[in-house]
Amino acid sequence: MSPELREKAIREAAIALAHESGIAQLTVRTIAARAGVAPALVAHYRPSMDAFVAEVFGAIVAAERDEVMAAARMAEGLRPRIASIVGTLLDDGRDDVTLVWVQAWAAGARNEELAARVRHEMDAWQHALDAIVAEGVRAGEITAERADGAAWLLLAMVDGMNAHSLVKWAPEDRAGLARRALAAVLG
Amino acid sequence: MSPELREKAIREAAIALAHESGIAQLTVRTIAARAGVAPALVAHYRPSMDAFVAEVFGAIVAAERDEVMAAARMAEGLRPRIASIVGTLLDDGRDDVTLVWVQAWAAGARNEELAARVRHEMDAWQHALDAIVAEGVRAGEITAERADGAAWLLLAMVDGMNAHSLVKWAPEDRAGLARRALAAVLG
DNA sequence: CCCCTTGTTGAACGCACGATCAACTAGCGC
DNA sequence: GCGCTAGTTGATCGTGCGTTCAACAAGGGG
Repeated sequence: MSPELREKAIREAAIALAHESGIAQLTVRTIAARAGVAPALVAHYRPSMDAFVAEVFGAIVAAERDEVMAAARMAEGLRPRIASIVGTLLDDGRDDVTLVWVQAWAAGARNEELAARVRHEMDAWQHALDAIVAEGVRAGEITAERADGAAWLLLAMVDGMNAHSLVKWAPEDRAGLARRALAAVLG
Repeated sequence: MSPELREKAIREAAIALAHESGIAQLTVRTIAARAGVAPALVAHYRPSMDAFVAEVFGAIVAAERDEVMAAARMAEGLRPRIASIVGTLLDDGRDDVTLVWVQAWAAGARNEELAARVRHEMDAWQHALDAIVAEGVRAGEITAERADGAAWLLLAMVDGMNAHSLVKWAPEDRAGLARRALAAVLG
């Protein structure tokens, strides 16, 4: 197999594995088994596992963000878009990506390379949300001062809720609660 | 040394270690080294490491909760109390307990014994906060319907913010942002 | 047709993990 | 002072980790 294809296969095996079991399960051996390849070949294409883990994390959360933001932009107006984002992020069955995020925060406390990648992806989230809010301000749907901090609140609330859901601790209708809280802040 | 004292020493060594490096660093060997004891002795007093980790997690977060709630009850009135809780929980220098929480959520996704303990401690948080809110409702400081979900919102927001802080991703004055969000919800 | 490049492998190293168990030792009761 | 109980230890097992490297195999260029 050509190096490009083999690299792609290994990368996709790692991404699939991280979706199933989290980035903590990413080891040379598990990735190799998943790709149907000898462990040494994984190490050959990715000499540093730490860097590979950071790469897989980035790929997964970037794909998630693109998907969520694309769905949000199908809606018209600030509040429907925010409702869409909250609804999608809090949808059940997203535990796979949540586990990746929570493991990344935990591991990032002691792994600066991964932490830098996490900050980068969180900045991208913040900017994407700020862009949505800024459009609402321009359209006169909300005042700039009320909008300040809304993106950050959304991220903190959703991330906290999802972290809780990893141990199956959640109120009924958490999406409704989150929407009510955001509505109160946005006015 | 008597079994009771030895057990206490090992337990406290584990708790100190978890404060410094998180519960992921709790191994038979690291705890033994910290307690100045042979690894086998740790295994002797705590035959299952999974159970020991859950126990240490519970001890750490229960102590934190008692401390935070005691400080809150020094204040008078619903809003000052909530401001106290938010301020304490979002104070810098709490990364040690935050790391314990985030690692527990991550590990709890694949370790049901720990997950059960996490749920138990989160229930205790929820009940403690609900009690504060209920006092505010009784005192007429707030209507019952407005108060509904406030405890949960506070937990989700604070936990999300603290998770973010593990990779040093935080806005300036996050406590102020959190207080504003809660004020908007409480009316 | 042979060789040589290149993708790939198996084996090994050193380390760390939880768990187990026979052997040691200190101190108390007799 | 002797012996037994009970706390403690060192050694070891099996497993899994990242990393390294000599050796294998396949396929195209000369």
